Amino acid sequence: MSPTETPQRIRGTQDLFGEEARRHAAVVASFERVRGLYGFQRVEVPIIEPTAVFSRSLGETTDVVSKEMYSFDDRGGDSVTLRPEFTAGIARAYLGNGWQQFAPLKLATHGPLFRYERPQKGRYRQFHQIDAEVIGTAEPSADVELLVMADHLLRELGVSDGVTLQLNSLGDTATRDAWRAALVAHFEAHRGDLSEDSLARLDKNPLRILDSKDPQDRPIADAAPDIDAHMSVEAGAFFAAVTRGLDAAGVAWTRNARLVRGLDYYRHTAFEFVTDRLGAQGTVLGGGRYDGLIETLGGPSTPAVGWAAGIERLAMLIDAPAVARADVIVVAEDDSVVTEAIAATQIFRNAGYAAGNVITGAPKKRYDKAVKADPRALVSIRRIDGQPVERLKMLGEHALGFEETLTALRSSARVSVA
RNA sequence: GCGACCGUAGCUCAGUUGGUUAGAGCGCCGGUUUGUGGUACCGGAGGUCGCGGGUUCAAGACCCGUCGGUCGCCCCA
Repeated sequence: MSPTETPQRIRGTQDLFGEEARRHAAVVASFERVRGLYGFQRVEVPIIEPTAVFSRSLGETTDVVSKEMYSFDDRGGDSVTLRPEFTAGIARAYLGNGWQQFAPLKLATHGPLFRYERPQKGRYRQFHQIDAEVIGTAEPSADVELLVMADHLLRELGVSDGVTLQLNSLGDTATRDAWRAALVAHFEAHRGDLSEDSLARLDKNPLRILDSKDPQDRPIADAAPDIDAHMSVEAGAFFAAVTRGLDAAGVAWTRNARLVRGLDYYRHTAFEFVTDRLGAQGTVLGGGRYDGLIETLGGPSTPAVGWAAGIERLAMLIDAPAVARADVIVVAEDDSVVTEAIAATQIFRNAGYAAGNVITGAPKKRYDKAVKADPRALVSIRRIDGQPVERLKMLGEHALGFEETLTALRSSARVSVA
Protein backbone atom coordinates (compact mmCIF):
# COMPACT_ATOMS: atom_id res chain seq x y z
CA MET A 1 0.00 0.00 0.00
CA SER A 2 1.52 3.26 -1.08
CA PRO A 3 1.54 6.22 1.31
CA THR A 4 -1.57 8.36 1.02
CA GLU A 5 -1.10 11.75 -0.54
CA THR A 6 -2.29 14.60 1.64
CA PRO A 7 -4.94 16.58 -0.24
CA GLN A 8 -3.92 20.15 -0.95
CA ARG A 9 -5.76 23.29 -0.05
CA ILE A 10 -7.75 24.67 -2.97
CA ARG A 11 -5.94 27.43 -4.78
CA GLY A 12 -6.71 30.90 -3.49
CA THR A 13 -8.23 29.67 -0.22
CA GLN A 14 -6.61 30.24 3.16
CA ASP A 15 -6.07 28.38 6.39
CA LEU A 16 -6.02 31.16 8.92
CA PHE A 17 -3.98 30.54 12.06
CA GLY A 18 -2.03 32.41 14.69
CA GLU A 19 -1.45 36.06 13.93
CA GLU A 20 -3.40 35.90 10.67
CA ALA A 21 -6.43 34.50 12.46
CA ARG A 22 -6.12 37.11 15.22
CA ARG A 23 -5.94 39.92 12.67
CA HIS A 24 -9.02 38.61 10.88
CA ALA A 25 -10.95 38.33 14.14
CA ALA A 26 -9.88 41.81 15.24
CA VAL A 27 -11.28 43.37 12.05
CA VAL A 28 -14.60 41.58 12.49
CA ALA A 29 -14.79 42.52 16.18
CA SER A 30 -14.25 46.21 15.40
CA PHE A 31 -16.86 46.07 12.69
CA GLU A 32 -19.39 44.44 15.00
CA ARG A 33 -18.78 47.15 17.59
CA VAL A 34 -19.04 50.07 15.17
CA ARG A 35 -22.11 48.73 13.40
CA GLY A 36 -23.82 48.62 16.79
CA LEU A 37 -22.82 52.24 17.41
CA TYR A 38 -24.63 53.22 14.21
CA GLY A 39 -27.65 51.01 14.71
CA PHE A 40 -27.08 48.59 11.85
CA GLN A 41 -28.79 45.24 12.40
CA ARG A 42 -26.97 42.02 11.91
CA VAL A 43 -28.27 39.97 8.97
CA GLU A 44 -27.25 36.56 7.64
CA VAL A 45 -27.90 35.52 4.07
CA PRO A 46 -26.98 32.28 2.27
CA ILE A 47 -23.54 31.68 0.81
CA ILE A 48 -25.24 29.95 -2.09
CA GLU A 49 -27.92 31.57 -4.27
CA PRO A 50 -29.69 30.92 -7.56
CA THR A 51 -27.29 32.06 -10.29
CA ALA A 52 -29.85 34.58 -11.55
CA VAL A 53 -29.54 36.61 -8.33
CA PHE A 54 -26.07 37.67 -9.42
CA SER A 55 -26.24 37.48 -13.18
CA ARG A 56 -29.25 39.79 -13.29
CA SER A 57 -28.17 42.31 -10.71
CA LEU A 58 -24.48 42.63 -11.55
CA GLY A 59 -24.96 42.53 -15.31
CA GLU A 60 -24.19 39.65 -17.65
CA THR A 61 -21.22 41.39 -19.24
CA THR A 62 -19.35 42.17 -16.04
CA ASP A 63 -16.19 40.18 -15.43
CA VAL A 64 -17.56 38.92 -12.14
CA VAL A 65 -20.52 37.27 -13.82
CA SER A 66 -18.96 36.29 -17.13
CA LYS A 67 -15.82 34.61 -15.83
CA GLU A 68 -15.34 34.74 -12.09
CA MET A 69 -18.35 33.04 -10.52
CA TYR A 70 -18.33 29.62 -8.92
CA SER A 71 -21.48 28.36 -10.62
CA PHE A 72 -22.66 24.80 -11.03
CA ASP A 73 -25.80 22.77 -11.43
CA ASP A 74 -26.97 21.21 -8.20
CA ARG A 75 -28.33 17.67 -8.04
CA GLY A 76 -31.76 18.90 -8.97
CA GLY A 77 -30.42 20.53 -12.12
CA ASP A 78 -30.73 24.13 -10.91
CA SER A 79 -27.91 26.55 -11.59
CA VAL A 80 -26.56 27.82 -8.28
CA THR A 81 -23.67 30.15 -7.48
CA LEU A 82 -21.38 30.72 -4.53
CA ARG A 83 -21.94 34.41 -3.69
CA PRO A 84 -19.32 36.69 -5.25
CA GLU A 85 -20.64 39.69 -3.28
CA PHE A 86 -23.20 40.49 -0.61
CA THR A 87 -25.47 43.14 -2.04
CA ALA A 88 -27.44 41.07 -4.54
CA GLY A 89 -28.26 38.36 -2.00
CA ILE A 90 -29.36 40.91 0.57
CA ALA A 91 -31.57 42.61 -2.03
CA ARG A 92 -33.08 39.23 -2.87
CA ALA A 93 -33.77 38.58 0.79
CA TYR A 94 -35.25 42.06 1.21
CA LEU A 95 -37.76 41.37 -1.56
CA GLY A 96 -38.50 37.76 -0.79
CA ASN A 97 -39.17 38.27 2.93
CA GLY A 98 -41.24 41.42 2.77
CA TRP A 99 -38.60 43.46 4.57
CA GLN A 100 -40.00 46.51 2.78
CA GLN A 101 -42.23 46.91 5.84
CA PHE A 102 -39.13 47.78 7.90
CA ALA A 103 -37.73 50.31 5.42
CA PRO A 104 -35.53 52.18 5.71
CA LEU A 105 -33.47 49.25 6.85
CA LYS A 106 -29.88 49.42 8.05
CA LEU A 107 -28.19 46.06 7.69
CA ALA A 108 -24.72 44.68 8.29
CA THR A 109 -23.12 41.32 7.65
CA HIS A 110 -19.77 39.69 7.06
CA GLY A 111 -18.49 36.39 5.76
CA PRO A 112 -16.86 34.55 2.86
CA LEU A 113 -17.29 35.42 -0.80
CA PHE A 114 -16.02 33.51 -3.83
CA ARG A 115 -14.49 34.72 -7.04
CA TYR A 116 -12.48 32.63 -9.49
CA GLU A 117 -9.54 34.99 -10.02
CA ARG A 118 -5.79 34.65 -10.11
CA PRO A 119 -4.67 34.95 -6.46
CA GLN A 120 -2.30 37.74 -5.52
CA LYS A 121 -1.61 40.09 -2.65
CA GLY A 122 -4.90 40.95 -0.94
CA ARG A 123 -6.90 38.89 -3.42
CA TYR A 124 -8.15 35.37 -2.86
CA ARG A 125 -10.68 33.02 -4.41
CA GLN A 126 -12.40 32.62 -1.09
CA PHE A 127 -12.13 36.01 0.54
CA HIS A 128 -14.00 37.78 3.29
CA GLN A 129 -15.80 41.06 3.52
CA ILE A 130 -17.64 43.15 6.02
CA ASP A 131 -20.69 44.79 4.50
CA ALA A 132 -23.17 47.52 5.37
CA GLU A 133 -26.33 48.51 3.49
CA VAL A 134 -29.14 51.03 3.89
CA ILE A 135 -32.17 49.96 1.88
CA GLY A 136 -35.29 51.94 1.22
CA THR A 137 -34.28 55.55 1.46
CA ALA A 138 -33.31 57.98 -1.27
CA GLU A 139 -32.04 60.54 1.22
CA PRO A 140 -28.41 61.65 0.85
CA SER A 141 -28.20 61.48 4.64
CA ALA A 142 -28.11 57.70 4.29
CA ASP A 143 -25.01 57.98 2.07
CA VAL A 144 -23.48 60.29 4.64
CA GLU A 145 -24.16 58.01 7.59
CA LEU A 146 -22.69 55.04 5.77
CA LEU A 147 -19.58 56.97 4.85
CA VAL A 148 -19.17 58.34 8.36
CA MET A 149 -19.48 54.83 9.74
CA ALA A 150 -16.84 53.58 7.31
CA ASP A 151 -14.52 56.38 8.35
CA HIS A 152 -15.20 55.60 12.00
CA LEU A 153 -14.37 51.93 11.48
CA LEU A 154 -11.08 52.73 9.78
CA ARG A 155 -10.17 55.06 12.63
CA GLU A 156 -11.11 52.41 15.17
CA LEU A 157 -8.89 49.95 13.34
CA GLY A 158 -6.07 52.46 13.37
CA VAL A 159 -5.59 52.41 9.60
CA SER A 160 -7.09 55.74 8.61
CA ASP A 161 -3.70 57.44 8.41
CA GLY A 162 -2.61 55.94 5.11
CA VAL A 163 -6.14 55.78 3.70
CA THR A 164 -8.01 58.46 1.77
CA LEU A 165 -11.66 58.67 0.83
CA GLN A 166 -12.17 59.25 -2.86
CA LEU A 167 -15.63 60.35 -3.83
CA ASN A 168 -17.52 60.78 -7.06
CA SER A 169 -21.04 60.97 -8.39
CA LEU A 170 -22.30 58.77 -11.16
CA GLY A 171 -25.45 60.86 -11.35
CA ASP A 172 -29.02 59.68 -11.70
CA THR A 173 -30.02 57.38 -14.54
CA ALA A 174 -30.49 60.19 -17.06
CA THR A 175 -27.18 61.80 -16.11
CA ARG A 176 -25.33 58.52 -16.17
CA ASP A 177 -26.73 57.58 -19.60
CA ALA A 178 -25.89 60.98 -21.08
CA TRP A 179 -22.38 60.91 -19.65
CA ARG A 180 -21.86 57.36 -20.81
CA ALA A 181 -22.93 58.30 -24.35
CA ALA A 182 -20.51 61.23 -24.33
CA LEU A 183 -17.70 58.99 -23.11
CA VAL A 184 -18.35 56.38 -25.76
CA ALA A 185 -18.32 59.10 -28.43
CA HIS A 186 -15.03 60.44 -27.06
CA PHE A 187 -13.35 57.05 -26.91
CA GLU A 188 -14.70 56.01 -30.30
CA ALA A 189 -13.02 59.08 -31.76
CA HIS A 190 -9.68 57.87 -30.31
CA ARG A 191 -10.30 54.21 -30.95
CA GLY A 192 -6.99 53.77 -32.75
CA ASP A 193 -4.94 55.02 -29.80
CA LEU A 194 -6.55 52.95 -27.06
CA SER A 195 -4.89 49.91 -25.51
CA GLU A 196 -6.14 46.48 -26.35
CA ASP A 197 -7.75 46.14 -22.91
CA SER A 198 -9.57 49.41 -23.26
CA LEU A 199 -10.82 48.51 -26.71
CA ALA A 200 -12.54 45.55 -25.12
CA ARG A 201 -13.84 47.79 -22.33
CA LEU A 202 -15.30 50.17 -24.90
CA ASP A 203 -17.91 47.55 -25.78
CA LYS A 204 -18.44 46.03 -22.37
CA ASN A 205 -17.85 48.72 -19.77
CA PRO A 206 -16.74 52.05 -21.25
CA LEU A 207 -16.71 53.86 -17.89
CA ARG A 208 -13.87 51.61 -16.87
CA ILE A 209 -11.52 53.15 -19.42
CA LEU A 210 -11.50 56.24 -17.21
CA ASP A 211 -9.42 54.57 -14.49
CA SER A 212 -7.20 52.52 -16.78
CA LYS A 213 -3.62 52.15 -15.54
CA ASP A 214 -2.22 51.76 -19.01
CA PRO A 215 -0.04 54.81 -19.82
CA GLN A 216 -1.23 54.55 -23.41
CA ASP A 217 -4.81 55.24 -22.27
CA ARG A 218 -4.07 57.99 -19.78
CA PRO A 219 -4.01 60.99 -22.15
CA ILE A 220 -7.29 59.92 -23.74
CA ALA A 221 -8.92 59.13 -20.39
CA ASP A 222 -7.73 62.40 -18.90
CA ALA A 223 -9.17 64.32 -21.82
CA ALA A 224 -12.52 62.58 -21.53
CA PRO A 225 -15.56 64.66 -20.55
CA ASP A 226 -16.38 64.93 -16.84
CA ILE A 227 -19.77 63.92 -15.58
CA ASP A 228 -20.26 67.46 -14.26
CA ALA A 229 -21.19 68.74 -17.72
CA HIS A 230 -24.10 66.28 -17.86
CA MET A 231 -25.19 66.42 -14.24
CA SER A 232 -28.89 67.10 -13.80
CA VAL A 233 -29.91 69.68 -11.22
CA GLU A 234 -31.29 66.98 -8.94
CA ALA A 235 -28.19 64.81 -9.18
CA GLY A 236 -25.96 67.81 -8.53
CA ALA A 237 -27.99 68.77 -5.47
CA PHE A 238 -27.79 65.21 -4.17
CA PHE A 239 -24.02 65.13 -4.47
CA ALA A 240 -23.74 68.53 -2.80
CA ALA A 241 -25.85 67.28 0.12
CA VAL A 242 -23.56 64.30 0.56
CA THR A 243 -20.37 66.36 0.60
CA ARG A 244 -21.95 68.88 2.96
CA GLY A 245 -22.83 66.07 5.34
CA LEU A 246 -19.33 64.67 5.24
CA ASP A 247 -17.86 68.05 5.98
CA ALA A 248 -20.28 68.49 8.88
CA ALA A 249 -19.22 65.14 10.33
CA GLY A 250 -15.55 65.97 9.90
CA VAL A 251 -14.83 63.25 7.35
CA ALA A 252 -12.03 64.13 4.94
CA TRP A 253 -12.66 63.34 1.29
CA THR A 254 -11.30 64.15 -2.16
CA ARG A 255 -13.21 64.33 -5.40
CA ASN A 256 -12.05 61.84 -7.97
CA ALA A 257 -13.94 62.51 -11.18
CA ARG A 258 -12.33 59.38 -12.68
CA LEU A 259 -13.70 57.07 -10.03
CA VAL A 260 -16.27 54.67 -11.47
CA ARG A 261 -17.73 51.36 -10.36
CA GLY A 262 -17.41 48.09 -12.17
CA LEU A 263 -20.92 46.95 -11.50
CA ASP A 264 -23.88 48.19 -13.52
CA TYR A 265 -26.26 48.99 -10.72
CA TYR A 266 -24.52 52.00 -9.23
CA ARG A 267 -26.05 55.52 -9.30
CA HIS A 268 -25.18 58.81 -7.61
CA THR A 269 -22.59 58.36 -4.88
CA ALA A 270 -19.56 56.19 -5.63
CA PHE A 271 -16.63 55.99 -3.26
CA GLU A 272 -13.48 54.12 -2.38
CA PHE A 273 -11.20 54.28 0.60
CA VAL A 274 -7.78 53.80 -0.98
CA THR A 275 -4.31 53.07 0.37
CA ASP A 276 -0.93 52.83 -1.30
CA ARG A 277 0.27 50.26 1.22
CA LEU A 278 -1.24 47.19 -0.42
CA GLY A 279 0.39 47.16 -3.85
CA ALA A 280 -2.05 46.70 -6.67
CA GLN A 281 -5.01 46.04 -4.37
CA GLY A 282 -5.34 49.62 -3.14
CA THR A 283 -9.08 49.72 -2.50
CA VAL A 284 -9.76 48.77 1.06
CA LEU A 285 -13.42 49.70 1.24
CA GLY A 286 -15.73 50.64 -1.58
CA GLY A 287 -19.35 51.11 -2.46
CA GLY A 288 -22.03 53.50 -3.52
CA ARG A 289 -25.69 54.01 -4.21
CA TYR A 290 -27.46 51.32 -6.18
CA ASP A 291 -30.96 52.64 -6.74
CA GLY A 292 -31.40 50.47 -9.83
CA LEU A 293 -30.59 47.09 -8.35
CA ILE A 294 -33.79 45.99 -6.70
CA GLU A 295 -35.79 46.66 -9.84
CA THR A 296 -33.53 44.38 -11.85
CA LEU A 297 -34.53 41.63 -9.42
CA GLY A 298 -38.19 42.23 -10.18
CA GLY A 299 -38.97 44.39 -7.19
CA PRO A 300 -40.41 47.90 -6.94
CA SER A 301 -38.11 50.82 -7.52
CA THR A 302 -36.16 50.94 -4.26
CA PRO A 303 -33.32 53.28 -3.41
CA ALA A 304 -30.37 51.84 -1.50
CA VAL A 305 -26.73 52.50 -0.61
CA GLY A 306 -24.00 50.22 0.67
CA TRP A 307 -20.37 49.42 0.98
CA ALA A 308 -18.13 46.44 1.51
CA ALA A 309 -14.57 46.15 2.72
CA GLY A 310 -12.06 43.34 2.30
CA ILE A 311 -11.26 41.79 5.64
CA GLU A 312 -7.94 40.42 4.36
CA ARG A 313 -6.89 43.85 3.18
CA LEU A 314 -7.83 45.53 6.44
CA ALA A 315 -6.17 42.72 8.37
CA MET A 316 -2.91 43.42 6.56
CA LEU A 317 -3.05 47.09 7.50
CA ILE A 318 -3.79 46.92 11.22
CA ASP A 319 -1.20 46.52 13.96
CA ALA A 320 -0.78 42.94 15.09
CA PRO A 321 -3.34 42.24 17.84
CA ALA A 322 -1.96 41.09 21.18
CA VAL A 323 -1.84 37.36 21.81
CA ALA A 324 -4.37 36.26 24.38
CA ARG A 325 -2.40 35.73 27.60
CA ALA A 326 -3.39 33.11 30.13
CA ASP A 327 -4.30 34.54 33.51
CA VAL A 328 -2.61 31.64 35.22
CA ILE A 329 -0.68 28.50 34.38
CA VAL A 330 -0.48 25.63 36.83
CA VAL A 331 2.73 23.58 36.85
CA ALA A 332 2.98 20.05 38.19
CA GLU A 333 6.60 19.95 39.30
CA ASP A 334 6.63 16.16 39.29
CA ASP A 335 4.32 13.36 38.18
CA SER A 336 2.99 12.71 41.70
CA VAL A 337 0.96 15.96 41.70
CA VAL A 338 -0.62 15.76 38.25
CA THR A 339 -4.15 15.21 39.60
CA GLU A 340 -3.76 18.13 42.01
CA ALA A 341 -2.62 20.32 39.11
CA ILE A 342 -5.61 19.32 36.99
CA ALA A 343 -7.97 20.07 39.89
CA ALA A 344 -6.33 23.42 40.54
CA THR A 345 -6.53 24.40 36.87
CA GLN A 346 -10.24 23.72 36.90
CA ILE A 347 -10.79 25.80 40.02
CA PHE A 348 -9.31 28.78 38.19
CA ARG A 349 -11.33 28.19 35.05
CA ASN A 350 -14.56 27.80 36.97
CA ALA A 351 -13.80 31.12 38.64
CA GLY A 352 -13.62 32.76 35.23
CA TYR A 353 -9.87 32.91 34.72
CA ALA A 354 -8.12 31.79 31.54
CA ALA A 355 -6.02 28.96 32.89
CA GLY A 356 -3.67 26.39 31.47
CA ASN A 357 -1.23 23.90 32.87
CA VAL A 358 2.06 22.17 32.21
CA ILE A 359 1.85 18.63 33.51
CA THR A 360 3.83 16.67 30.95
CA GLY A 361 7.37 16.60 29.62
CA ALA A 362 10.64 16.72 31.51
CA PRO A 363 9.69 17.79 35.08
CA LYS A 364 12.61 20.16 35.42
CA LYS A 365 11.67 21.99 32.25
CA ARG A 366 8.00 22.43 33.05
CA TYR A 367 8.40 25.62 35.00
CA ASP A 368 10.46 27.25 32.26
CA LYS A 369 7.94 26.15 29.70
CA ALA A 370 5.19 27.81 31.71
CA VAL A 371 7.21 31.01 32.06
CA LYS A 372 7.74 31.09 28.32
CA ALA A 373 3.98 30.97 27.76
CA ASP A 374 3.91 34.38 29.49
CA PRO A 375 0.93 34.04 31.86
CA ARG A 376 -0.01 36.72 34.34
CA ALA A 377 0.55 34.33 37.21
CA LEU A 378 2.07 30.94 37.85
CA VAL A 379 1.05 28.30 40.35
CA SER A 380 3.52 25.51 40.85
CA ILE A 381 2.67 22.38 42.77
CA ARG A 382 5.25 20.01 44.19
CA ARG A 383 5.28 17.35 46.87
CA ILE A 384 7.02 18.23 50.09
CA ASP A 385 7.21 15.63 52.85
CA GLY A 386 4.51 13.65 51.06
CA GLN A 387 2.14 16.64 50.88
CA PRO A 388 1.20 18.46 47.68
CA VAL A 389 2.16 22.10 48.15
CA GLU A 390 1.18 25.03 45.94
CA ARG A 391 3.17 28.21 45.37
CA LEU A 392 1.93 31.29 43.60
CA LYS A 393 4.20 33.59 41.63
CA MET A 394 2.87 36.74 40.07
CA LEU A 395 4.54 37.88 36.91
CA GLY A 396 4.36 41.52 36.01
CA GLU A 397 1.49 43.55 37.43
CA HIS A 398 -0.32 42.22 40.44
CA ALA A 399 -3.83 43.35 39.66
CA LEU A 400 -5.50 40.02 39.12
CA GLY A 401 -7.69 39.63 42.20
CA PHE A 402 -6.99 35.95 42.66
CA GLU A 403 -7.58 35.98 46.40
CA GLU A 404 -10.96 34.30 46.48
CA THR A 405 -9.91 31.71 43.97
CA LEU A 406 -6.73 31.01 45.87
CA THR A 407 -8.73 30.55 49.01
CA ALA A 408 -10.90 28.06 47.19
CA LEU A 409 -7.80 26.33 45.93
CA ARG A 410 -6.28 26.14 49.40
CA SER A 411 -9.46 24.90 50.99
CA SER A 412 -9.98 22.28 48.31
CA ALA A 413 -8.11 19.91 50.62
CA ARG A 414 -6.25 18.54 47.69
CA VAL A 415 -3.51 21.11 47.96
CA SER A 416 -2.04 22.48 51.13
CA VAL A 417 -0.45 25.87 51.40
CA ALA A 418 3.25 26.54 51.32
C1' G B 1 -6.88 34.30 -19.09
C1' C B 2 -1.48 36.73 -19.73
C1' G B 3 3.61 37.77 -17.65
C1' A B 4 7.85 37.57 -14.12
C1' C B 5 10.19 35.33 -10.00
C1' C B 6 10.26 31.25 -6.53
C1' G B 7 9.48 25.73 -4.45
C1' U B 8 15.76 21.98 0.29
C1' A B 9 13.63 19.27 7.81
C1' G B 10 7.42 21.62 11.42
C1' C B 11 9.40 27.12 10.58
C1' U B 12 13.46 30.58 8.52
C1' C B 13 17.23 29.45 5.37
C1' A B 14 22.57 27.63 3.65
C1' G B 15 24.22 24.16 0.07
C1' U B 16 30.48 27.22 -3.98
C1' U B 17 31.71 26.18 -11.70
C1' G B 18 26.85 19.41 -11.30
C1' G B 19 31.07 15.32 -7.55
C1' U B 20 31.27 10.94 -1.35
C1' U B 21 26.46 9.21 4.03
C1' A B 22 22.16 16.95 2.19
C1' G B 23 23.59 21.10 6.73
C1' A B 24 22.53 25.32 10.40
C1' G B 25 19.36 28.20 13.58
C1' C B 26 14.60 28.07 15.83
C1' G B 27 10.87 24.63 17.45
C1' C B 28 9.86 19.58 19.41
C1' C B 29 11.54 15.22 22.64
C1' G B 30 15.20 13.51 26.24
C1' G B 31 19.67 14.08 29.43
C1' U B 32 23.18 17.04 32.29
C1' U B 33 23.81 21.84 34.58
C1' U B 34 21.39 25.74 37.29
C1' G B 35 18.01 25.59 41.56
C1' U B 36 12.40 29.77 43.45
C1' G B 37 13.61 29.51 38.43
C1' G B 38 12.76 32.80 31.55
C1' U B 39 20.47 29.76 31.97
C1' A B 40 24.15 26.86 29.47
C1' C B 41 25.79 22.39 27.34
C1' C B 42 24.97 17.43 25.18
C1' G B 43 22.03 14.06 22.56
C1' G B 44 17.60 12.46 19.67
C1' A B 45 13.51 12.32 16.34
C1' G B 46 12.34 14.66 11.66
C1' G B 47 14.02 15.47 4.49
C1' U B 48 12.55 9.89 -1.55
C1' C B 49 15.63 18.39 -1.99
C1' G B 50 7.04 20.00 -4.66
C1' C B 51 5.88 16.08 -8.42
C1' G B 52 7.03 13.61 -13.36
C1' G B 53 10.23 13.09 -17.32
C1' G B 54 15.10 14.25 -19.66
C1' U B 55 20.66 15.41 -20.14
C1' U B 56 25.12 13.22 -17.58
C1' C B 57 29.78 8.39 -15.31
C1' A B 58 27.30 11.60 -11.58
C1' A B 59 21.49 16.23 -10.61
C1' G B 60 19.16 19.56 -4.72
C1' A B 61 21.92 22.31 -8.59
C1' C B 62 21.14 21.98 -15.87
C1' C B 63 16.61 21.30 -19.57
C1' C B 64 11.19 20.31 -20.42
C1' G B 65 6.50 19.56 -18.35
C1' U B 66 3.22 19.81 -14.25
C1' C B 67 1.32 21.38 -9.48
C1' G B 68 1.76 25.07 -5.83
C1' G B 69 3.43 29.98 -3.88
C1' U B 70 4.56 35.24 -4.55
C1' C B 71 4.17 39.74 -7.29
C1' G B 72 2.21 42.42 -11.54
C1' C B 73 -1.66 42.84 -15.79
C1' C B 74 -6.88 42.18 -15.87
C1' C B 75 -10.81 42.59 -12.25
C1' C B 76 -12.20 44.00 -7.65
C1' A B 77 -13.06 44.69 -1.43
